[in-house]
Order: sequence, then structure tokens, then C-alpha cells
Amino acid sequence: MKQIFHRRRTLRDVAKAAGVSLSTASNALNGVGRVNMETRDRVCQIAQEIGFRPNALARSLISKRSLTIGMLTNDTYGRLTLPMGAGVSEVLVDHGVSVFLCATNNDERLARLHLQALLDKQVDGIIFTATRRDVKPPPELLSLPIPVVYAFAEGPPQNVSFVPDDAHGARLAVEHLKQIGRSRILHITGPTDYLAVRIRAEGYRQSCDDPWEVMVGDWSEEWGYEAIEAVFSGNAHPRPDAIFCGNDEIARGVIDALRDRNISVPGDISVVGFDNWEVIARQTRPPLTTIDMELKELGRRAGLAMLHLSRGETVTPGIVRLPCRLVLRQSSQASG
Amino acid sequence: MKQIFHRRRTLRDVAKAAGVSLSTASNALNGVGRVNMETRDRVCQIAQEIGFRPNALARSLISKRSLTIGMLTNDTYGRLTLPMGAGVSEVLVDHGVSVFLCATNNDERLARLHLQALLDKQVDGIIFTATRRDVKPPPELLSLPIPVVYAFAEGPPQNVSFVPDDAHGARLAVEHLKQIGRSRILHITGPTDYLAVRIRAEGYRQSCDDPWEVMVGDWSEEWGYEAIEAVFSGNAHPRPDAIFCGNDEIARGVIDALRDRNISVPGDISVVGFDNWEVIARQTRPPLTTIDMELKELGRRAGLAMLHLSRGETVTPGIVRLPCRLVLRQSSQASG
DNA sequence: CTGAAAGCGCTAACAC
DNA sequence: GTGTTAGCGCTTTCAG
Repeated sequence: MKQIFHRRRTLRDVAKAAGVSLSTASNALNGVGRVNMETRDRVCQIAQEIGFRPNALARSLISKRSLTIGMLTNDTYGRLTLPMGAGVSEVLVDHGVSVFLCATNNDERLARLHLQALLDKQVDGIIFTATRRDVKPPPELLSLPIPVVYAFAEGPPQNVSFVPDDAHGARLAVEHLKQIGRSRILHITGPTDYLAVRIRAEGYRQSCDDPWEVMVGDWSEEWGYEAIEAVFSGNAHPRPDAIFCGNDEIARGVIDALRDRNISVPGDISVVGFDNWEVIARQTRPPLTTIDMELKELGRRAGLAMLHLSRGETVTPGIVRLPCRLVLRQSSQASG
Repeated sequence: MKQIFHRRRTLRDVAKAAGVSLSTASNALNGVGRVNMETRDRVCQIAQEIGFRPNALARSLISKRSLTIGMLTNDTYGRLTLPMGAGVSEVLVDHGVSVFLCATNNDERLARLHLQALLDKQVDGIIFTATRRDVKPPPELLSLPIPVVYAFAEGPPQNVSFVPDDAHGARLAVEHLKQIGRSRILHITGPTDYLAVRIRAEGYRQSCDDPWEVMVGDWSEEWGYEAIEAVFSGNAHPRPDAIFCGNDEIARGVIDALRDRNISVPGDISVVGFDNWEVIARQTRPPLTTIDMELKELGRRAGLAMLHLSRGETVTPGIVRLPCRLVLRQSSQASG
């Protein structure tokens, strides 16, 4: 395939066709300055007809605002980055701001390469997102000539960071379980080197009247399954009547293991997950009650903050913790 | 948060500091024209020191190449779009090309908005990707002043489109099953209004010596589960010794149903899925043999094609079908 | 109200 | 080899 494309229309074309000068055409189209109604309409009319669109590059060169931001993410677009990205561009697109997506794939060189390209292209700001909120952002971000916002990552105190309120999420889960009459609540979760794991566990301990020892493993279904085996095999373990899992995959393993043991969910034991990863949470049997981190909203907030900053406005710095949401399905209460 | 940022260094700053003219500085930094080795080094040295970086906007204004492309996708970044996006930017980043990600969310208005923004920003080209290859691309794409490449979508014949070779994938699955000695192969798949469903089914029929009637439902685990119930409940149905599923979710339902019926996988029945969606395929018990559509490679090819086109080179038009890959796990053969 | 002129930051002819 | 000049497409004083 090879196509020949004809020159784009420029403001000059419009001006000539309308028989006015460049500046008049410009003023007319932008609705600034003093310009006769009639000429204004005529210019706009003609611009429309010949399909004129202003060259954003030329504009940005003057205005020093490119209406462009970069989104730097450390993963190959995991399930976390995506909803956030959607949120970000959702709030920005109406303001004409486009988003460069840069997947650094956890590669230092790639990150630098992308960052350099972004700066060269004069992006108005950068949103850094990660798959783990305790990922250390690249140090280059600390001394940039443009604003930086952190999403699902904790930036330095002088910047704005948006993270899900994991403690709140854990509380939501536990409170819900208590409210439906559960009291022996077990927490099975992922590796403790994840900040989120530690915070969720702490949230669990604080809202539980009688917290049990937290069971720590990896993020897999397998671990959830094994954990249940461990709890129900010997007689050593006391029996829970509810299980709050650190993520949905673990919860799925837990539910499968309970079913294999003919323990009814939610009849005998209520199960709550974390993440609301639909492909898992909707497909457990029964469907999983879980905690949604509202990532899209998080993205929206980050995008909004970026918008303000790029206009030179002030945004309160610090780490903003956004509330989670309890998603009720059948795994916690029979009436669903 | 509010920060004051100081003016960026311009070529003029470099020239002044080096005591040369603008053009000499430019030539030196770009290694073009005739410029004395010593002055060249000195200029570069100084540029480095004061942290000069050329303004890509100004450059693009002259070169008419923005080193920027747009990726238009119809979904909120499904699991298909993402690996492709990674592939695209992987091949482009080394050439200084950045990618605008535009999620249209299947909204006409949003699509137009994004498209307009992209054109205004003088992107060198557009990659259109979809979640279904039979999604009709927006008609606006047909008459654009820049090249358009289709990925996981079928564009008009005069353009290049890259799609996974579903027929090949189906053949891979069936051939594999035959090779391990299976002959009564059942195909359980998704809705027939999906082009991919029809092609995979056709591939199944052609490579099977004795194809059975294809079982059609939706894309869910539930459907896979139900389908097995249907097959094994009455006596009407003949019993398969292998099941090729239209996607991994169905396969998971199938495996769960078989386990619930104490039918051994892969002992009695081999199961093969489609998609290689790891969160599912890795977590079935046993882990799922499946077909990978090599989406990242697909993205790479699309990015490469874009690169050529944006340089004005010729690319053979038409629909390019990229081979799939069989991912062996334990669900098809015991030795795994 | 409108137009001529300068300039954003950079590149590319073309003199010197 | 190096500097001067024009200009990419647009906005923006500032005269008229």
C-alpha cells in the first residue's frame, strides 16, 4: 500500500479564499479580537468548506502547551493500568488533551527512552502509574520541568498521588461480614512484601473484634486452595465462618477448595475477595462478593489533577486515598 | 502543589554559549553539513552541559513528521488491545515514535473526538484495533490524509490489516489432539455472530476426520459447564475423548464440569482452549493447553507496517493472517 | 475593525 | 567551515 496524500489546508488558504489577512482569519476562527460579524462568519464558513483544521504543532509552539500528556506505566498494561488509563483519558479528551501511553515493562532503558521522547514532545505533564503502589518511581521524575502526578503509586510528598484506600477496602469487607452475622473471620492473602497486603491485613485486624493470624502466601488460586486444605485438614485449626481474601484469585481457590470439601458457600462460610476482577469474580461458583478499588475513578482524579496543574493551578500535594466499594454477589450472603 | 519551572534551553542558548551561529549549532548537533570536528565536539559538549534537548514540536513543524501515531481502540482496553499496544510501541519507541492511546469505548462521539485530536496533532498514522475482528471500523478512517493500519480488525482491501489466523489456530488444536491419539473431538464455542467463531469452527471441521456438530453458546465458563452437562447427562450423546473449546473461559467451565463428574482430564478426555489468557489457562486444574494468538507479535507487525508507511514506503495491502501458537500444558496430555 | 510584521524553536538553502 | 536568511503554520502586538 502506498498512497499519495495532498497538502493540508492551512490558515493561509483560508485567508486567501476569504480575501482577508492571516491575522483576521486567525482572529475570526478563534473568536478573539475585534472582527466584523459578517467577515467572521464568512471566514468560518470558508474554513469549514475547505476542511481547514489548525495545526496543533504550530499552535503549541507558540502557546507552550501541547495538550498532550504522557502516561508512564511499569507493566505491559496489566489489568490495573488499563482502567486507570481509561479514566485518565476520559476526563482529558473533552479538553483536547491526548495521552501518550508508555509501557516501560519494568525496563530502565525503556523508561528513560520513553521519558525522553515525552519531554522532547513537550508534554504538559506526566502521570506515573504502577502495578504495585510500592513500586519506586524512577528518580528522573523528581526533577522534571513539568508536573508529575502519581496514580496507584506513591510519589514524593510535594507531589499529588492517588492510591486506593486499602485499609478502607479491608474494613468494608470485614464490616460486611460482621453485619451478616459472621464472627470467626479468617484473612488469607498475598506476599507481605506488598504494601497493599500489609495495609489490608492491618485493616482486617483493626475492624475484627477477634482477628486471627493472617495466612500469607502468593497471589494464586493455588495458594487459596492450599490454605483451605491446611485449615480444614488437621483438627488443630479453629473453623472460620467467613474468609476475607487478599485478592480474587485466592478467593477463587478458596471457594473451589470449600466446594471440594462439601462446605457450603455462603451457607457455612462467607467469602469475600479483593479487586473485582470480573473474569474471576463473576465466574466463581457462587459469584464472588469482592472489593472494587474504583480504578477508573482513580484515573479520573489523576487526570483532573493533571488538568489543573497543566493550567498552572494549585493542587494540594500529598497522598490521596480513594475509597473502595463493596460489590455484593452471592458468595457472602445467600440472599445475594 | 504548584511549581515554578524555568525556561527550557533552546538551540539559541547552545549557539550563544558555544559562540557559534544557530545553523552551525544545528548542523553540529545533527551531524549534518560540513562542520569542523572541534567545533562539533564543543557544541555537543555544551549542549550536553546545559541540558539542551531539541523541541520536537518545532522540528515536526518543519519536517512534517511528528514521530507520533494514534492507536484507536473500540474498548476500554480489553485484554486484546493491551498486548497489541505493547507490541506496537515496542517496535516504535526505538525510532522515537510515541503512541497516543485512544479508547473510544464504542462511542461514536468519543471516536470522532479522538480522531480529530489526533489529526490536529499531525500524527503520522493511525492504527485501528478492535476487540472483535468483525467490528466495522469507523468510515472516517477510509479517507484520511495519513496511513491507517488495522490490527485485529479487517480494513478495506487497499489497506493493510493484521489478524490472527483463526483457522490455523483451530487446526493446531485439532492436529495436536489427533496426534496424541484422540479421534472423537467435540468443539464447544461462542456465539456464531463472531467471525472468529465461524472461522475456528470451519477450521475444526476441516481438520477433523469426523467432525461433530459444533456446540454454540456464549463465551462464559457457565456455558462450558452446561455444555458438558448436556453431553453427559442423557445417553443420547456419543462421548468425546477430546474437547476443543472456542476460548479459555469455556474450557475452564468444561474442565470444572468434567472434574465434578469424576472424568479425568487428560486421562479420559483431553481439553484444549483458545486465547492463552493466563489468569485462566494457568489456573485450571490441570493447567490448560491452549492456542495463543500472538497478539504482541501482531502489534509488532502493525507497528512495523506503520513505520514503513510513515516513511512513504510501500507495504503490500490486504489482510495478513498471522499464525497462532500451541501452548502445551497438562490438560491435553498427561506427560505435559 | 483590519493588516503588516515579528516571532515560537528549529532546519535548510545559499552566500561568504 | 560558518553565518545569514527565509520559512514551517500559527498567534499576537501594534499601526492604520
